[in-house]
Amino acid sequence: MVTVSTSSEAYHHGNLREALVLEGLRALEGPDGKAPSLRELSRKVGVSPTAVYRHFPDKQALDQALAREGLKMLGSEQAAAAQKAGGGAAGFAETGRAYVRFALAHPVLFRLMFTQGKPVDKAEPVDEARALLIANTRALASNPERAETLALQAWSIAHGIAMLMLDGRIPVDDALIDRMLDTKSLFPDQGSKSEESP
Amino acid sequence: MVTVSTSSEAYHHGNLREALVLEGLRALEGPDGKAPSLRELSRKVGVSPTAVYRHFPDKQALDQALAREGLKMLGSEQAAAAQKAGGGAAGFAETGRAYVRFALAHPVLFRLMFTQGKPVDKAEPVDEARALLIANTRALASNPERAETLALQAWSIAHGIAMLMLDGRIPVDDALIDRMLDTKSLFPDQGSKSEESP
DNA sequence: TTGTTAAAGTGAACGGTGTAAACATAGGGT
DNA sequence: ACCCTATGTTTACACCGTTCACTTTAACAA
Repeated sequence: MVTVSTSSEAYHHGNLREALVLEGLRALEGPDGKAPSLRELSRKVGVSPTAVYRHFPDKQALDQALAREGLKMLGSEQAAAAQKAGGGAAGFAETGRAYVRFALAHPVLFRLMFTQGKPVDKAEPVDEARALLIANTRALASNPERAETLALQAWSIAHGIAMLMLDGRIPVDDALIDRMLDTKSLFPDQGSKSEESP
Repeated sequence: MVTVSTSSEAYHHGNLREALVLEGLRALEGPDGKAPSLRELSRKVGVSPTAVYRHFPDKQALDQALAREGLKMLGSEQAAAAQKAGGGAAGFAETGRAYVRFALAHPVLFRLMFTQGKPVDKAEPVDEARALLIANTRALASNPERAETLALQAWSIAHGIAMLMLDGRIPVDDALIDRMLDTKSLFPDQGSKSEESP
């Protein structure tokens, strides 16, 4: 059992690791612009720095755990956004907006999520976002060959917008996001199947 | 006079600062995956760590200098690529490819270039790349309103591809880059003016 | 030539980091 | 009751960015 939150009374003896991840996520939320150090984290949790190494081989491993948590959050937020928009093309578009919104809402986390080195070929265990993306483009593109490219293009433009805004290269502006993510103009070769919700 | 390179015999007494930037750029080229530390840099240049502070107020200032250098390189490479392709729409497309190519060729530098905090409104002094981009979209887009959006979209998709490839999220593959950057399919509302070179 | 002055470089030190090694302390199963 | 294993702690190391007080150097004025 994973006992999702309920932070009190457990980890002085008990579930460190979870406490570390929880505190890590918390520290990443502030717009402090800085990822928390291992020592700072251990301090906040009330434990010696080296205790961390009983649960993670590396600082990097801790970061990866945080990154995985972030990916889960992103995935579920995107799924929720798509569903609320009623699926289909509208849902697809909302998925992109949710992506950028997430990045802007959790800048440090978002950066961390993608900075963690990854082996390209090894499939992600919990990449809900990617699964959703592929499913969406499969449903929208004319031919399945093109669906693959479309998925990567959509991902790239959302990621690019997010990164450039986070880096202060592009003004953070909701209307601008909408204009840039306008799927009608970006990917005009869809449109055959309709997806009205009655 | 700026004495562009000729690294020998000068900086033991003379132009540190330039030596630091030069050595910094060199250190960034290796695929070591890590930006050089201030101390390491000072060691390589044969000077005490604190000497750096006579020329830069901060490590961050040093990094910004390196970033500026990188932006210049990127800009000129893009301009060269566009020119070689004969300008126009073909040149525009080549500009995008050059962007991604640059990122893949200098991963650490590229990351550094964009990680350095930036005030959005303050115009960049030497953003040749951006100027080129805007000029290109102005020439290609149907109306000038749309040109702005087009420019940011093009930038975002190139940046997104670059970042996702650097982060190992997308396989590094030239053919894939070409497919994703295909301007004909991405931005179909151009095509009115022709640009053949005779 | 000499003297003063400001720029440029040095050394030691501080607090911070990630990590290794040796040691301590439970808690649970036989 | 024992020992073993999981989980902590202490100490220590090398590195980092940065500060402070100091020395050296070069240039310019007299």
